[in-house]
Amino acid sequence: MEVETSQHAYDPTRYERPAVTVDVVIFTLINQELHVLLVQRRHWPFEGFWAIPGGFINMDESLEAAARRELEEETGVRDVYLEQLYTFGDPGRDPRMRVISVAYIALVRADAQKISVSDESTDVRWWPVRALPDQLAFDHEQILAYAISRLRSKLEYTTLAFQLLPELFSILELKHIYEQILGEKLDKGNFYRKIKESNLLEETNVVREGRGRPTRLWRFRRDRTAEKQFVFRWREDRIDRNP
Amino acid sequence: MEVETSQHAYDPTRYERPAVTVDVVIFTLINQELHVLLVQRRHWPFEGFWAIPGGFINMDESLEAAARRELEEETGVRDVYLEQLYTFGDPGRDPRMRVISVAYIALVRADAQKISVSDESTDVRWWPVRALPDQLAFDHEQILAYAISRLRSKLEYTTLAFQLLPELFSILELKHIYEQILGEKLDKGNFYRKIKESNLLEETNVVREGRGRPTRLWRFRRDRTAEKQFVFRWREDRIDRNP
DNA sequence: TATGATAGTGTTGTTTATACACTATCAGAG
DNA sequence: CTCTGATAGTGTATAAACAACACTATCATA
Repeated sequence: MEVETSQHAYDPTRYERPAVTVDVVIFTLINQELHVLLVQRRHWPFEGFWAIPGGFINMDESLEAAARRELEEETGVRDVYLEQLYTFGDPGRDPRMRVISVAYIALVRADAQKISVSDESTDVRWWPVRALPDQLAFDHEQILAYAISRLRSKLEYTTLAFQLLPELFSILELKHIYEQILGEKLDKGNFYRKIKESNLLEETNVVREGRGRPTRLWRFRRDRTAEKQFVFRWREDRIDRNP
Repeated sequence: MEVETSQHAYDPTRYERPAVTVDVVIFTLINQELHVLLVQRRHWPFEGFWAIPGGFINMDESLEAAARRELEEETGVRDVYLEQLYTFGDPGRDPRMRVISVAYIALVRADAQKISVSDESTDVRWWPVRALPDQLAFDHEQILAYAISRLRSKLEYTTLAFQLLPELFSILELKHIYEQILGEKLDKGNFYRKIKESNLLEETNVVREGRGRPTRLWRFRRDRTAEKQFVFRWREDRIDRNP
Protein backbone atom coordinates (compact mmCIF):
# COMPACT_ATOMS: atom_id res chain seq x y z
CA MET A 1 0.00 0.00 0.00
CA GLU A 2 1.13 3.33 0.96
CA VAL A 3 1.00 5.71 3.79
CA GLU A 4 -0.34 5.21 7.26
CA THR A 5 -0.44 1.55 7.85
CA SER A 6 -0.53 2.92 11.35
CA GLN A 7 -3.45 4.78 12.70
CA HIS A 8 -2.46 8.28 11.71
CA ALA A 9 -3.64 10.24 8.75
CA TYR A 10 -0.95 11.22 6.33
CA ASP A 11 1.26 14.17 7.05
CA PRO A 12 3.28 15.08 3.97
CA THR A 13 5.96 16.89 5.88
CA ARG A 14 6.83 13.87 7.97
CA TYR A 15 8.89 12.16 5.32
CA GLU A 16 11.93 13.23 3.42
CA ARG A 17 11.74 12.11 -0.20
CA PRO A 18 14.40 10.51 -2.37
CA ALA A 19 14.94 11.56 -5.96
CA VAL A 20 13.52 9.16 -8.53
CA THR A 21 15.15 8.62 -11.91
CA VAL A 22 14.58 6.32 -14.83
CA ASP A 23 17.59 4.68 -16.47
CA VAL A 24 17.25 3.01 -19.85
CA VAL A 25 19.61 0.30 -21.06
CA ILE A 26 19.27 0.62 -24.83
CA PHE A 27 20.30 -2.36 -26.94
CA THR A 28 20.65 -2.54 -30.68
CA LEU A 29 22.34 -4.62 -33.33
CA ILE A 30 25.14 -3.07 -35.35
CA ASN A 31 26.74 -5.32 -37.96
CA GLN A 32 25.02 -8.28 -36.39
CA GLU A 33 26.62 -7.54 -33.05
CA LEU A 34 24.82 -6.54 -29.88
CA HIS A 35 25.56 -2.99 -28.74
CA VAL A 36 24.45 -0.84 -25.84
CA LEU A 37 24.19 2.95 -25.67
CA LEU A 38 26.23 4.74 -23.02
CA VAL A 39 26.81 8.41 -22.27
CA GLN A 40 29.97 9.94 -20.92
CA ARG A 41 29.60 12.07 -17.80
CA ARG A 42 30.94 15.61 -17.77
CA HIS A 43 30.75 16.46 -14.10
CA TRP A 44 31.38 15.19 -10.65
CA PRO A 45 30.73 12.51 -9.57
CA PHE A 46 32.23 9.95 -11.93
CA GLU A 47 33.37 12.63 -14.33
CA GLY A 48 34.59 11.07 -17.55
CA PHE A 49 33.01 7.71 -16.76
CA TRP A 50 30.47 6.12 -19.04
CA ALA A 51 26.95 5.74 -17.74
CA ILE A 52 23.56 4.38 -18.70
CA PRO A 53 21.36 7.22 -19.99
CA GLY A 54 18.62 8.36 -17.66
CA GLY A 55 17.00 11.25 -15.89
CA PHE A 56 14.45 12.44 -13.40
CA ILE A 57 10.83 11.57 -13.78
CA ASN A 58 8.31 14.34 -14.25
CA MET A 59 5.48 14.51 -11.79
CA ASP A 60 2.80 13.97 -14.39
CA GLU A 61 4.24 11.12 -16.44
CA SER A 62 4.25 7.39 -15.79
CA LEU A 63 7.51 5.54 -15.30
CA GLU A 64 7.26 4.00 -18.72
CA ALA A 65 6.50 7.37 -20.28
CA ALA A 66 9.60 8.76 -18.60
CA ALA A 67 11.63 5.89 -20.02
CA ARG A 68 10.24 6.52 -23.50
CA ARG A 69 10.99 10.22 -23.22
CA GLU A 70 14.53 9.49 -22.12
CA LEU A 71 14.96 7.04 -24.97
CA GLU A 72 13.72 9.51 -27.53
CA GLU A 73 15.97 12.24 -26.19
CA GLU A 74 18.98 9.99 -26.59
CA THR A 75 18.22 8.22 -29.83
CA GLY A 76 15.32 10.02 -31.45
CA VAL A 77 13.65 6.66 -31.80
CA ARG A 78 10.04 5.99 -30.92
CA ASP A 79 8.00 2.84 -30.93
CA VAL A 80 10.51 0.40 -29.54
CA TYR A 81 10.25 -2.53 -27.19
CA LEU A 82 10.49 -1.40 -23.59
CA GLU A 83 10.42 -3.42 -20.41
CA GLN A 84 10.99 -2.62 -16.78
CA LEU A 85 14.12 -4.32 -15.49
CA TYR A 86 14.55 -3.65 -11.80
CA THR A 87 14.62 -0.82 -9.29
CA PHE A 88 17.94 0.06 -7.72
CA GLY A 89 17.86 2.14 -4.58
CA ASP A 90 20.69 1.46 -2.20
CA PRO A 91 21.61 4.49 -0.14
CA GLY A 92 24.97 5.81 -1.24
CA ARG A 93 24.78 4.65 -4.82
CA ASP A 94 24.86 8.34 -5.74
CA PRO A 95 27.16 10.41 -3.52
CA ARG A 96 25.10 13.56 -3.99
CA MET A 97 21.80 12.36 -2.59
CA ARG A 98 19.45 9.45 -2.21
CA VAL A 99 18.42 8.33 -5.67
CA ILE A 100 15.99 5.56 -6.57
CA SER A 101 16.52 4.41 -10.15
CA VAL A 102 13.92 2.45 -12.01
CA ALA A 103 15.85 0.70 -14.77
CA TYR A 104 14.35 -0.22 -18.12
CA ILE A 105 15.52 -2.27 -21.08
CA ALA A 106 14.89 -0.98 -24.59
CA LEU A 107 15.42 -2.83 -27.85
CA VAL A 108 15.97 -0.67 -30.91
CA ARG A 109 15.67 -2.02 -34.44
CA ALA A 110 18.81 -2.34 -36.45
CA ASP A 111 17.52 -0.13 -39.25
CA ALA A 112 16.41 2.71 -37.00
CA GLN A 113 19.35 2.97 -34.77
CA LYS A 114 21.59 5.23 -36.83
CA ILE A 115 19.17 8.10 -36.79
CA SER A 116 20.45 10.24 -34.04
CA VAL A 117 23.63 9.01 -32.47
CA SER A 118 26.56 9.74 -34.70
CA ASP A 119 29.81 7.88 -34.37
CA GLU A 120 31.74 11.10 -34.09
CA SER A 121 30.04 12.24 -30.94
CA THR A 122 32.39 11.73 -28.07
CA ASP A 123 29.92 11.73 -25.24
CA VAL A 124 27.26 9.37 -26.56
CA ARG A 125 28.32 6.06 -28.05
CA TRP A 126 27.19 2.57 -28.92
CA TRP A 127 29.41 0.03 -27.17
CA PRO A 128 29.60 -3.62 -28.15
CA VAL A 129 28.58 -5.67 -25.15
CA ARG A 130 31.59 -7.88 -25.66
CA ALA A 131 33.95 -4.97 -25.14
CA LEU A 132 32.49 -2.57 -22.63
CA PRO A 133 34.41 0.13 -20.75
CA ASP A 134 36.28 -1.17 -17.75
CA GLN A 135 34.35 0.79 -15.20
CA LEU A 136 31.01 2.51 -15.38
CA ALA A 137 29.61 5.33 -13.27
CA PHE A 138 27.59 4.66 -10.10
CA ASP A 139 26.32 1.07 -9.87
CA HIS A 140 25.78 0.94 -13.60
CA GLU A 141 27.97 -2.09 -14.11
CA GLN A 142 25.57 -4.04 -11.98
CA ILE A 143 22.56 -2.67 -13.83
CA LEU A 144 24.06 -3.42 -17.20
CA ALA A 145 25.10 -6.92 -16.22
CA TYR A 146 21.61 -7.66 -15.05
CA ALA A 147 20.12 -6.20 -18.22
CA ILE A 148 22.27 -8.46 -20.37
CA SER A 149 21.40 -11.48 -18.31
CA ARG A 150 17.70 -10.69 -18.54
CA LEU A 151 17.98 -10.20 -22.28
CA ARG A 152 19.64 -13.58 -22.65
CA SER A 153 17.08 -15.45 -20.66
CA LYS A 154 14.09 -13.76 -22.23
CA LEU A 155 15.37 -14.37 -25.70
CA GLU A 156 14.85 -18.06 -25.25
CA TYR A 157 11.19 -18.02 -24.47
CA THR A 158 9.87 -14.87 -26.11
CA THR A 159 9.86 -13.32 -29.52
CA LEU A 160 12.12 -10.59 -28.26
CA ALA A 161 14.78 -11.21 -30.87
CA PHE A 162 12.50 -9.89 -33.59
CA GLN A 163 12.53 -6.51 -31.92
CA LEU A 164 16.17 -6.20 -32.83
CA LEU A 165 15.78 -7.11 -36.49
CA PRO A 166 14.68 -4.93 -39.39
CA GLU A 167 11.32 -5.48 -41.04
CA LEU A 168 12.68 -8.08 -43.44
CA PHE A 169 15.41 -10.56 -42.61
CA SER A 170 16.67 -14.00 -43.46
CA ILE A 171 16.33 -16.96 -41.15
CA LEU A 172 20.07 -17.22 -40.83
CA GLU A 173 20.29 -13.60 -39.74
CA LEU A 174 17.86 -14.48 -37.01
CA LYS A 175 20.00 -17.45 -36.08
CA HIS A 176 22.97 -15.12 -35.93
CA ILE A 177 21.22 -12.94 -33.35
CA TYR A 178 20.45 -15.91 -31.22
CA GLU A 179 24.06 -16.97 -31.40
CA GLN A 180 25.22 -13.46 -30.58
CA ILE A 181 23.09 -13.09 -27.52
CA LEU A 182 23.26 -16.64 -26.26
CA GLY A 183 26.97 -16.80 -26.91
CA GLU A 184 27.03 -20.23 -28.55
CA LYS A 185 26.75 -21.83 -31.97
CA LEU A 186 23.42 -23.29 -32.99
CA ASP A 187 22.71 -26.08 -35.42
CA LYS A 188 21.52 -24.71 -38.73
CA GLY A 189 19.11 -27.49 -39.52
CA ASN A 190 17.50 -27.63 -36.12
CA PHE A 191 17.18 -23.88 -36.08
CA TYR A 192 15.40 -23.85 -39.41
CA ARG A 193 12.96 -26.47 -38.30
CA LYS A 194 12.21 -24.82 -35.02
CA ILE A 195 11.54 -21.43 -36.52
CA LYS A 196 9.53 -22.74 -39.44
CA GLU A 197 7.41 -24.97 -37.23
CA SER A 198 6.73 -22.10 -34.85
CA ASN A 199 4.76 -20.42 -37.60
CA LEU A 200 6.16 -17.15 -36.35
CA LEU A 201 7.41 -16.04 -39.72
CA GLU A 202 5.65 -14.93 -42.84
CA GLU A 203 7.31 -15.65 -46.15
CA THR A 204 7.76 -12.68 -48.47
CA ASN A 205 8.65 -12.78 -52.13
CA VAL A 206 11.55 -10.49 -51.50
CA VAL A 207 14.86 -12.13 -52.24
CA ARG A 208 18.30 -10.80 -51.56
CA GLU A 209 21.04 -11.62 -54.06
CA GLY A 210 24.42 -12.49 -52.70
CA ARG A 211 27.33 -14.75 -53.31
CA GLY A 212 25.48 -18.03 -53.09
CA ARG A 213 21.94 -19.09 -53.54
CA PRO A 214 19.53 -16.13 -53.26
CA THR A 215 18.28 -15.49 -49.76
CA ARG A 216 14.58 -15.47 -49.15
CA LEU A 217 13.51 -12.76 -46.71
CA TRP A 218 10.89 -13.21 -44.03
CA ARG A 219 8.89 -10.98 -41.78
CA PHE A 220 7.70 -11.43 -38.24
CA ARG A 221 4.05 -12.40 -38.19
CA ARG A 222 2.34 -9.87 -35.93
CA ASP A 223 -1.24 -10.81 -36.65
CA ARG A 224 -1.27 -14.07 -34.77
CA THR A 225 -3.81 -13.91 -31.99
CA ALA A 226 -4.17 -16.26 -29.06
CA GLU A 227 -1.53 -18.47 -30.59
CA LYS A 228 0.73 -20.89 -28.83
CA GLN A 229 3.64 -19.15 -27.19
CA PHE A 230 6.93 -19.49 -28.94
CA VAL A 231 9.66 -21.07 -26.92
CA PHE A 232 12.99 -21.38 -28.54
CA ARG A 233 14.53 -23.55 -25.90
CA TRP A 234 14.40 -24.08 -22.19
CA ARG A 235 17.69 -23.65 -20.41
CA GLU A 236 17.81 -24.13 -16.73
CA ASP A 237 20.97 -22.10 -16.28
CA ARG A 238 19.37 -19.03 -17.79
CA ILE A 239 16.82 -18.41 -15.13
CA ASP A 240 16.13 -14.77 -14.45
CA ARG A 241 16.90 -14.06 -10.81
CA ASN A 242 17.20 -10.79 -9.02
CA PRO A 243 20.57 -9.11 -9.52
CA MET B 1 21.96 7.02 -14.94
CA GLU B 2 20.94 9.96 -13.05
CA VAL B 3 20.94 13.67 -13.17
CA GLU B 4 22.23 15.99 -15.82
CA THR B 5 22.42 14.07 -18.99
CA SER B 6 22.35 17.58 -20.27
CA GLN B 7 25.18 19.95 -19.74
CA HIS B 8 24.08 21.49 -16.47
CA ALA B 9 25.27 20.61 -13.04
CA TYR B 10 22.62 19.32 -10.73
CA ASP B 11 20.33 21.78 -9.00
CA PRO B 12 18.34 20.01 -6.29
CA THR B 13 15.57 22.55 -6.21
CA ARG B 14 14.77 22.10 -9.88
CA TYR B 15 12.82 18.88 -9.44
CA GLU B 16 9.79 18.05 -7.40
CA ARG B 17 10.08 14.61 -5.87
CA PRO B 18 7.52 11.84 -5.64
CA ALA B 19 6.99 9.85 -2.47
CA VAL B 20 8.52 6.37 -2.52
CA THR B 21 6.95 3.44 -0.69
CA VAL B 22 7.61 -0.26 -0.46
CA ASP B 23 4.67 -2.66 -0.63
CA VAL B 24 5.11 -6.28 0.37
CA VAL B 25 2.85 -9.05 -0.88
CA ILE B 26 3.21 -11.65 1.87
CA PHE B 27 2.29 -15.23 1.04
CA THR B 28 1.98 -18.16 3.37
CA LEU B 29 0.38 -21.59 3.54
CA ILE B 30 -2.46 -22.16 5.98
CA ASN B 31 -3.95 -25.63 6.01
CA GLN B 32 -2.16 -26.38 2.77
CA GLU B 33 -3.82 -23.43 1.09
CA LEU B 34 -2.06 -20.34 -0.23
CA HIS B 35 -2.93 -17.15 1.66
CA VAL B 36 -1.91 -13.52 1.36
CA LEU B 37 -1.77 -10.87 4.07
CA LEU B 38 -3.89 -7.75 3.63
CA VAL B 39 -4.60 -4.77 5.87
CA GLN B 40 -7.83 -2.84 6.03
CA ARG B 41 -7.58 0.91 5.55
CA ARG B 42 -9.05 3.25 8.15
CA HIS B 43 -8.91 6.57 6.35
CA TRP B 44 -9.54 8.28 3.09
CA PRO B 45 -8.80 7.33 0.38
CA PHE B 46 -10.20 3.81 0.01
CA GLU B 47 -11.40 3.79 3.60
CA GLY B 48 -12.53 0.30 4.55
CA PHE B 49 -10.83 -1.31 1.55
CA TRP B 50 -8.22 -3.99 1.93
CA ALA B 51 -4.70 -3.17 0.84
CA ILE B 52 -1.25 -4.70 0.53
CA PRO B 53 0.87 -3.69 3.54
CA GLY B 54 3.54 -1.12 2.88
CA GLY B 55 5.07 2.15 3.90
CA PHE B 56 7.54 4.88 3.15
CA ILE B 57 11.20 4.13 2.82
CA ASN B 58 13.63 5.70 5.22
CA MET B 59 16.42 7.74 3.72
CA ASP B 60 19.15 5.53 5.11
CA GLU B 61 17.84 2.06 4.34
CA SER B 62 17.93 0.05 1.13
CA LEU B 63 14.72 -0.91 -0.65
CA GLU B 64 15.07 -4.48 0.50
CA ALA B 65 15.74 -3.36 4.06
CA ALA B 66 12.56 -1.30 3.92
CA ALA B 67 10.64 -4.32 2.71
CA ARG B 68 12.05 -6.46 5.51
CA ARG B 69 11.17 -3.82 8.06
CA GLU B 70 7.64 -3.59 6.74
CA LEU B 71 7.34 -7.36 6.79
CA GLU B 72 8.53 -7.59 10.35
CA GLU B 73 6.17 -4.84 11.46
CA GLU B 74 3.24 -6.72 10.01
CA THR B 75 4.07 -10.30 10.86
CA GLY B 76 6.92 -10.23 13.35
CA VAL B 77 8.69 -12.68 11.10
CA ARG B 78 12.30 -12.38 10.09
CA ASP B 79 14.46 -14.46 7.79
CA VAL B 80 12.00 -15.08 4.97
CA TYR B 81 12.35 -15.25 1.23
CA LEU B 82 12.04 -11.81 -0.32
CA GLU B 83 12.15 -10.77 -3.95
CA GLN B 84 11.51 -7.54 -5.77
CA LEU B 85 8.43 -7.80 -7.95
CA TYR B 86 7.91 -4.61 -9.90
CA THR B 87 7.73 -0.86 -9.45
CA PHE B 88 4.37 0.80 -9.90
CA GLY B 89 4.35 4.52 -10.45
CA ASP B 90 1.49 5.77 -12.58
CA PRO B 91 0.45 9.30 -11.70
CA GLY B 92 -2.94 9.26 -10.05
CA ARG B 93 -2.66 5.81 -8.53
CA ASP B 94 -2.84 7.57 -5.19
CA PRO B 95 -5.23 10.56 -5.16
CA ARG B 96 -3.26 12.35 -2.46
CA MET B 97 0.07 12.69 -4.24
CA ARG B 98 2.49 11.12 -6.61
CA VAL B 99 3.62 7.81 -5.13
CA ILE B 100 6.13 5.37 -6.55
CA SER B 101 5.67 1.92 -5.02
CA VAL B 102 8.37 -0.70 -5.19
CA ALA B 103 6.51 -3.98 -4.72
CA TYR B 104 8.10 -7.06 -3.14
CA ILE B 105 7.01 -10.66 -2.71
CA ALA B 106 7.64 -12.41 0.59
CA LEU B 107 7.20 -16.09 1.36
CA VAL B 108 6.61 -16.96 4.99
CA ARG B 109 6.96 -20.49 6.34
CA ALA B 110 3.82 -22.29 7.35
CA ASP B 111 5.06 -22.92 10.88
CA ALA B 112 6.09 -19.33 11.54
CA GLN B 113 3.10 -17.52 10.20
CA LYS B 114 0.83 -17.66 13.23
CA ILE B 115 3.13 -15.62 15.36
CA SER B 116 1.79 -12.19 15.13
CA VAL B 117 -1.37 -11.91 13.09
CA SER B 118 -4.33 -13.15 15.07
CA ASP B 119 -7.49 -14.27 13.39
CA GLU B 120 -9.59 -11.98 15.54
CA SER B 121 -7.93 -8.83 14.35
CA THR B 122 -10.26 -7.04 12.01
CA ASP B 123 -7.78 -4.86 10.20
CA VAL B 124 -5.03 -7.34 9.38
CA ARG B 125 -5.98 -10.69 7.90
CA TRP B 126 -4.74 -13.64 5.90
CA TRP B 127 -6.88 -14.07 2.80
CA PRO B 128 -6.96 -17.25 0.73
CA VAL B 129 -5.89 -16.32 -2.78
CA ARG B 130 -8.82 -18.27 -4.13
CA ALA B 131 -11.29 -15.99 -2.34
CA LEU B 132 -9.93 -12.49 -2.18
CA PRO B 133 -11.96 -9.34 -1.45
CA ASP B 134 -13.81 -8.02 -4.46
CA GLN B 135 -11.95 -4.76 -4.65
CA LEU B 136 -8.67 -3.66 -3.20
CA ALA B 137 -7.39 -0.18 -2.47
CA PHE B 138 -5.39 1.78 -5.06
CA ASP B 139 -4.02 -0.39 -7.89
CA HIS B 140 -3.43 -3.24 -5.49
CA GLU B 141 -5.52 -5.71 -7.43
CA GLN B 142 -3.08 -5.34 -10.27
CA ILE B 143 -0.10 -5.71 -7.96
CA LEU B 144 -1.54 -8.79 -6.30
CA ALA B 145 -2.47 -10.41 -9.58
CA TYR B 146 1.04 -9.92 -10.86
CA ALA B 147 2.50 -11.27 -7.62
CA ILE B 148 0.46 -14.45 -7.92
CA SER B 149 1.42 -14.89 -11.53
CA ARG B 150 5.09 -14.42 -10.72
CA LEU B 151 4.82 -16.90 -7.88
CA ARG B 152 3.28 -19.47 -10.20
CA SER B 153 5.88 -19.14 -12.87
CA LYS B 154 8.83 -19.11 -10.49
CA LEU B 155 7.59 -22.15 -8.68
CA GLU B 156 8.25 -24.25 -11.72
CA TYR B 157 11.89 -23.51 -12.14
CA THR B 158 13.13 -22.62 -8.68
CA THR B 159 13.13 -24.13 -5.24
CA LEU B 160 10.74 -21.47 -4.09
CA ALA B 161 8.13 -23.92 -2.88
CA PHE B 162 10.40 -25.02 -0.04
CA GLN B 163 10.23 -21.53 1.38
CA LEU B 164 6.59 -22.11 2.14
CA LEU B 165 7.02 -25.44 3.89
CA PRO B 166 8.04 -26.15 7.48
CA GLU B 167 11.41 -27.66 8.25
CA LEU B 168 10.16 -31.23 7.85
CA PHE B 169 7.54 -32.31 5.36
CA SER B 170 6.43 -35.27 3.30
CA ILE B 171 6.87 -35.47 -0.44
CA LEU B 172 3.14 -35.54 -0.93
CA GLU B 173 2.74 -32.33 1.05
CA LEU B 174 5.20 -30.78 -1.33
CA LYS B 175 3.17 -32.12 -4.22
CA HIS B 176 0.11 -30.57 -2.63
CA ILE B 177 1.73 -27.12 -2.67
CA TYR B 178 2.59 -27.47 -6.29
CA GLU B 179 -0.98 -28.43 -7.05
CA GLN B 180 -2.27 -25.52 -4.98
CA ILE B 181 -0.18 -22.91 -6.66
CA LEU B 182 -0.24 -24.31 -10.17
CA GLY B 183 -3.93 -25.04 -9.93
CA GLU B 184 -3.85 -28.54 -11.44
CA LYS B 185 -3.44 -32.16 -10.38
CA LEU B 186 -0.04 -33.76 -10.75
CA ASP B 187 0.82 -37.40 -11.25
CA LYS B 188 1.97 -38.94 -7.99
CA GLY B 189 4.49 -41.30 -9.50
CA ASN B 190 6.08 -38.78 -11.78
CA PHE B 191 6.25 -36.24 -8.97
CA TYR B 192 8.07 -38.67 -6.71
CA ARG B 193 10.59 -39.49 -9.35
CA LYS B 194 11.24 -35.90 -10.28
CA ILE B 195 11.79 -34.76 -6.74
CA LYS B 196 13.91 -37.75 -5.75
CA GLU B 197 16.07 -37.51 -8.83
CA SER B 198 16.63 -33.81 -8.23
CA ASN B 199 18.56 -34.73 -5.09
CA LEU B 200 17.03 -31.66 -3.50
CA LEU B 201 15.74 -33.48 -0.46
CA GLU B 202 17.47 -35.05 2.47
CA GLU B 203 15.85 -38.07 4.08
CA THR B 204 15.29 -37.88 7.82
CA ASN B 205 14.45 -40.73 10.12
CA VAL B 206 11.42 -38.86 11.38
CA VAL B 207 8.19 -40.63 10.53
CA ARG B 208 4.69 -39.36 10.97
CA GLU B 209 2.01 -41.90 11.90
CA GLY B 210 -1.33 -41.56 10.21
CA ARG B 211 -4.14 -43.60 8.84
CA GLY B 212 -2.16 -45.49 6.26
CA ARG B 213 1.43 -46.43 5.89
CA PRO B 214 3.72 -44.19 8.03
CA THR B 215 4.92 -41.09 6.26
CA ARG B 216 8.60 -40.47 5.98
CA LEU B 217 9.55 -36.81 6.44
CA TRP B 218 12.18 -34.99 4.41
CA ARG B 219 14.07 -31.78 4.66
CA PHE B 220 15.26 -29.36 2.01
CA ARG B 221 18.96 -29.84 1.35
CA ARG B 222 20.54 -26.42 1.79
CA ASP B 223 24.15 -27.48 1.61
CA ARG B 224 24.30 -28.23 -2.09
CA THR B 225 26.80 -25.97 -3.75
CA ALA B 226 27.25 -25.32 -7.45
CA GLU B 227 24.74 -28.01 -8.19
CA LYS B 228 22.52 -28.36 -11.18
CA GLN B 229 19.57 -26.04 -11.01
CA PHE B 230 16.31 -27.68 -10.19
CA VAL B 231 13.59 -27.29 -12.78
CA PHE B 232 10.29 -28.82 -11.99
CA ARG B 233 8.83 -28.30 -15.39
CA TRP B 234 8.89 -25.85 -18.25
CA ARG B 235 5.59 -24.40 -19.20
CA GLU B 236 5.41 -21.97 -22.02
CA ASP B 237 2.19 -20.42 -20.86
CA ARG B 238 3.67 -19.45 -17.53
CA ILE B 239 6.17 -16.95 -18.75
CA ASP B 240 6.72 -14.01 -16.49
CA ARG B 241 5.88 -10.84 -18.35
CA ASN B 242 5.46 -7.33 -17.11
CA PRO B 243 2.02 -6.71 -15.60
C1' DT C 1 32.71 -26.68 -65.46
C1' DA C 2 34.65 -26.64 -60.94
C1' DT C 3 34.47 -24.37 -56.43
C1' DG C 4 32.75 -22.17 -52.64
C1' DA C 5 29.08 -20.08 -50.42
C1' DT C 6 24.62 -19.86 -49.03
C1' DA C 7 19.89 -22.24 -48.43
C1' DG C 8 17.29 -25.82 -46.90
C1' DT C 9 15.79 -31.09 -45.79
C1' DG C 10 16.27 -36.02 -43.95
C1' DT C 11 17.49 -39.42 -40.74
C1' DT C 12 18.55 -41.41 -36.56
C1' DG C 13 19.73 -42.21 -31.81
C1' DT C 14 19.05 -40.22 -27.12
C1' DT C 15 16.72 -38.02 -23.63
C1' DT C 16 12.60 -36.56 -21.35
C1' DA C 17 7.73 -36.50 -20.34
C1' DT C 18 3.35 -38.75 -19.54
C1' DA C 19 -0.02 -42.08 -18.38
C1' DC C 20 -1.17 -45.53 -15.65
C1' DA C 21 -0.62 -50.11 -13.73
C1' DC C 22 1.51 -52.14 -10.08
C1' DT C 23 3.46 -53.37 -5.23
C1' DA C 24 3.95 -52.23 -0.11
C1' DT C 25 2.61 -51.06 4.61
C1' DC C 26 -0.33 -49.70 7.98
C1' DA C 27 -5.09 -48.74 10.90
C1' DG C 28 -9.37 -49.88 11.89
C1' DA C 29 -13.95 -52.33 10.80
C1' DG C 30 -16.34 -56.40 10.83
C1' DC D 1 -7.97 -62.53 11.40
C1' DT D 2 -8.83 -60.85 7.23
C1' DC D 3 -10.92 -57.25 4.47
C1' DT D 4 -10.99 -52.48 3.09
C1' DG D 5 -9.37 -48.13 2.50
C1' DA D 6 -5.80 -45.04 2.83
C1' DT D 7 -1.30 -43.67 2.27
C1' DA D 8 3.57 -44.59 0.26
C1' DG D 9 6.32 -45.70 -3.36
C1' DT D 10 8.06 -48.26 -8.02
C1' DG D 11 7.89 -50.08 -13.00
C1' DT D 12 7.15 -49.60 -17.60
C1' DA D 13 5.42 -48.67 -22.31
C1' DT D 14 4.70 -45.13 -25.37
C1' DA D 15 5.06 -40.59 -27.23
C1' DA D 16 7.24 -36.24 -27.86
C1' DA D 17 11.24 -33.31 -28.03
C1' DC D 18 16.05 -32.65 -28.94
C1' DA D 19 20.67 -32.94 -30.92
C1' DA D 20 23.98 -34.36 -34.19
C1' DC D 21 25.19 -34.50 -38.62
C1' DA D 22 24.77 -36.15 -43.34
C1' DC D 23 22.65 -34.83 -47.27
C1' DT D 24 20.56 -32.12 -51.41
C1' DA D 25 19.77 -27.54 -53.93
C1' DT D 26 20.85 -23.16 -56.16
C1' DC D 27 23.48 -19.52 -57.36
C1' DA D 28 28.05 -16.40 -58.52
C1' DT D 29 32.29 -16.35 -59.94
C1' DA D 30 36.96 -18.14 -61.02
